[in-house]
Amino acid sequence: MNAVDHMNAVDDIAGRPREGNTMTEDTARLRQPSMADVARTAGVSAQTVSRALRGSPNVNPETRRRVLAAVEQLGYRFNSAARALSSGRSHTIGLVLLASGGYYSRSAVTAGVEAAAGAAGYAVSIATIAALDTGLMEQSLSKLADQGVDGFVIAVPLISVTRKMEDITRDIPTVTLDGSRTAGARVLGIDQREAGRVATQHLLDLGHRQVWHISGPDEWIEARRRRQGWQECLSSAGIEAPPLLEGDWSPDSGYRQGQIIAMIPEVTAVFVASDEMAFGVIRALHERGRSVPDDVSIVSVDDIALAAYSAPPLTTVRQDFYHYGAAAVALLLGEDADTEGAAGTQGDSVAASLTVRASTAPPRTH
Amino acid sequence: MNAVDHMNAVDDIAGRPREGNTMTEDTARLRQPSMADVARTAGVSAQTVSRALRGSPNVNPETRRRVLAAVEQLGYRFNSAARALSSGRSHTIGLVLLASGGYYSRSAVTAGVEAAAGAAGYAVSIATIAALDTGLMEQSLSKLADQGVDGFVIAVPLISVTRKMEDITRDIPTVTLDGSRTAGARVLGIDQREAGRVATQHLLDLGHRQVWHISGPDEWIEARRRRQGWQECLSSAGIEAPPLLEGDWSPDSGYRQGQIIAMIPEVTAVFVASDEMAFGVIRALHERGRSVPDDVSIVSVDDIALAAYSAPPLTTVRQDFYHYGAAAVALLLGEDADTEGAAGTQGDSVAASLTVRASTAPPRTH
DNA sequence: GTTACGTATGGCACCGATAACATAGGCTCG
DNA sequence: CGAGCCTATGTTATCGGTGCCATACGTAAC
Repeated sequence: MNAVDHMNAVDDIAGRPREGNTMTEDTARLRQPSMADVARTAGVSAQTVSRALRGSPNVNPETRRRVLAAVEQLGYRFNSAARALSSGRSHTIGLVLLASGGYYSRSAVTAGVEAAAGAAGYAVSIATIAALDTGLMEQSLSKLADQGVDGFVIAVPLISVTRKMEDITRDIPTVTLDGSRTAGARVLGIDQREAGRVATQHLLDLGHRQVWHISGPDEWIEARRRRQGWQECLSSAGIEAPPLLEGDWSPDSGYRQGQIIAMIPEVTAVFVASDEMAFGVIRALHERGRSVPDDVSIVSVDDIALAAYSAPPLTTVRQDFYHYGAAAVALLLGEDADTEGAAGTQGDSVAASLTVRASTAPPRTH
Repeated sequence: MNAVDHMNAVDDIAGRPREGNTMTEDTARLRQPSMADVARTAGVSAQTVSRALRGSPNVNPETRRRVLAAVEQLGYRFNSAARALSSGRSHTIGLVLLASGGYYSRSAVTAGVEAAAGAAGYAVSIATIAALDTGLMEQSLSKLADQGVDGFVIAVPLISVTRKMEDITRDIPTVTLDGSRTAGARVLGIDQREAGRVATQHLLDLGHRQVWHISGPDEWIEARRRRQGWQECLSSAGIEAPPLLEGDWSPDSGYRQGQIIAMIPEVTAVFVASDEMAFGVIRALHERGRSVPDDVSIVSVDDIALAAYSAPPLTTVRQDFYHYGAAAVALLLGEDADTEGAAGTQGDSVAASLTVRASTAPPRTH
């Protein structure tokens, strides 16, 4: 089917065999040198070249030296398509991202994945899905599967896993970041429940008697877990949780929920599920004349680069997305990192830690 | 050389031939179906299958239908490695990004590139360089070249172009975003000079007699051009430009420069080269008791998602990074977009437009 | 009624590497 | 000293497509 889709694809760039070259070099060099060329130059067989380059133990050091010299001399670079075809591995990792939902995290996770993959000799191919939609998700996975990726890092909270997704992730090793599990996928997760708990506890410790929560969308596992942590923390303090407000991670949704909060005089502390929403919340509160943190304390999650430059600077639970992406790759490549065990237990290779700034304070004492 | 580096790479994932399968299907299906299989099923030759799938005009509609049916039935997907090897095209575009310098733009450009590439049947492989360094840049290009990408989108401001970069970009079609040109590369650019002019003019129009500027780092072409626009605008208004302050795009650098600004009473208007720096500037000003926009007006560039949620909301020159990335791919694929002509002239396919919010106001009248 | 050309299709070599098997010395050990 | 094994290397088949050429048929042109 994807093969069919491809019918309409445009074939354009490349193909014109570099006619623009400075024609100064001998014409024989038009084609990139191949292993056979290296073999000839070094006076060995192509197979030996292959072995030498891949570090096989059974190669005479002297031979290896000759091969490397020939490689250097000819400027040989391996052809990854050929390698992929014959070895069955593409040395490429597919990264699935969600276009909405926090550009900071996306960008940091990407950087982490790419760095770790690159260090291990893997390339990273990306697929972004525009919205949290099962169909789009399937499409992206197929697309990457067609490209022949050796593994997936899925940085999208899979809530409902379809048969097709199962099929694909069963054939190709997969690590899901904070998502739900599929048949074959391993899950790497920050302990989001703990994050929710820490944030909420911080507010209680400051003396607040009640903590409200503006969560992320219910389809997101992160959102659910943070909410869980919030609830658990409140109930273990003997407090009944107030009504839940829900945003969609965008600053704008934070603004809208913030307008509601601003109208409820008794609110003194809010746990907001992301920094970006917190920006919106604070703005709404200010517009209604409620001061942060004097009237209302705000804690959020992420610690994006701008968190320290909010007005007031945000107290927030830090998430190290870069490290997070890198850990996913490590897990995928088998250099084991912590894996999630059962439904709720998860490795905390990437710990959640609270950064206290100025958006939280003890409640006003009348 | 890269071939040599590869010696140390780790080969791990994949390779274990999906032993975890639900063994319910007939054993013959262990291997993915190939074109030959499709050909057999459809009763034609493999060559015809290839033609049918690629949309060759010389295929009988009836035959094509049979082929597509066979594809559907077998769940055939083409093997991209094989295709790349035999056709010499990988259908992959390499995207080079800079880890520092604004995660918003990075993330949006990436999304744009990926969307446009995907629509044209191309995959996107990324390489992030940690800092603006010639060596790292060369490395990234080689890495992608080794992967056999068909084209480059370079979203990094190349200032000094080395021989090696020239070599690579001469062989492989390249589009540079707002960078300097290399031998073979085309350059796509927002008219940054115009952006600088628009921003500065806005402040002058409000009645300010002088406009200060906090620029980005000098190695960045964007930074230079914005500064140029600022200078030109001032000089054509008969104003002598004040001393230049320089940041590094980070909010923190904005904060530091903002502290300086705050100490100079006569400053009433500042053009800050990026939104993220503007956050820092505003914070510094507030801390010193100077109000934005009452005491000092601030205009910046980018219009990131949080720009509307700054306190006060930022007046800023919008850049549509997503569109920008998409346009680069279009240019690369030959569906011509605007190209930069000579040194200074550039296509404005992606226009710069001012979004007026609350960080600018007329100067206080004493 | 040949010639000439366009359309639909098949056959085969080949892209560049790797896996699997084969081979030839050299060494160990009973 | 011959069996058995390890090391270093070569040979061949193969991965799954695509490029190029050949072929067969139908039809328009002279």
